[in-house]
Amino acid sequence: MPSLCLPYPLDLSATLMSGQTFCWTQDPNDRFSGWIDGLPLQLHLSDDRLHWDNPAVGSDNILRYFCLDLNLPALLANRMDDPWLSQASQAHPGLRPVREERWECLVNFLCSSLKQIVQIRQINARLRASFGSSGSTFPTADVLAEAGEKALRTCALGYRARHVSKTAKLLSRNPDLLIIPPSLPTYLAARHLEQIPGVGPKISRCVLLYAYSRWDAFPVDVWVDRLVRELYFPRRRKPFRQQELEKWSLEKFGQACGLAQLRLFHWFRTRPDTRQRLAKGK
DNA sequence: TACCTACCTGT
DNA sequence: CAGGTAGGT
Repeated sequence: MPSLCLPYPLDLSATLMSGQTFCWTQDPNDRFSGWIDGLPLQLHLSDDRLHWDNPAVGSDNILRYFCLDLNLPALLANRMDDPWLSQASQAHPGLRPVREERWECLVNFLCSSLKQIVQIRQINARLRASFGSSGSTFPTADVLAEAGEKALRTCALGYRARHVSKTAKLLSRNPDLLIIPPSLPTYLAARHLEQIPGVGPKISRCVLLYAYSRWDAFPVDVWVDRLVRELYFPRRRKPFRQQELEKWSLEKFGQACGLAQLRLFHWFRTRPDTRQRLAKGK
């Protein structure tokens, strides 16, 4: 079984199961089954090493997927005067950004509106089972375009099927749409992605953060809005506009604000405080 | 510009 | 009711 020595701590559960990627399942022994670069594999951690069971997957694929070339603490080091970011970072030191496959990431988030993480995972699994080729690889744009909206609805996509279908057709005609020059500023990259049906400000930034390694992409959803208001603007009642928070985040956390968001978000959602209030219904 | 609503399905 | 977007006023 291949393995590699980890240059940074890696928390597989936090990284794979908390809303960046949706193709993984976790078994009771903390083994994680999923796909990297279209290849199926199972991952597990032992003795500070990461092991996987598919020899066809190389170390380079793994390193790339978990962005293990990235010195995460260094990128946010000069922002640790912020007590919340500091606390969130200490709580989950092994939470890492991933580099998801672009097309899959786009479809995942097209399916994400008004859905819980678990449900998005189910949709991902159903799309693989119904339309993926051998080994349940994630279906290509061509295949989903061919399938059509009606067939997609059988995977419990609901009204999201319309967008996925239209997007699949668009992308199958023009695959280059997902190519974005690294030199293009993130706000323009977002604008580019927002030409795709069903892609608005939230999804464009998620895709840029989780598939394009744009660390300055700052997705704003209802949770991020709640988080920022509760922690940083406790008196404020009305929700922020996406643009306001984007501007604020860049000033607050700098070019790595997306990574700050990743950490704050995960910590906020999993801390006992939030869980309690969630259980009480508010 | 700033709200308002329809859109599917599962917990 | 829920981790949004598009199309309307």
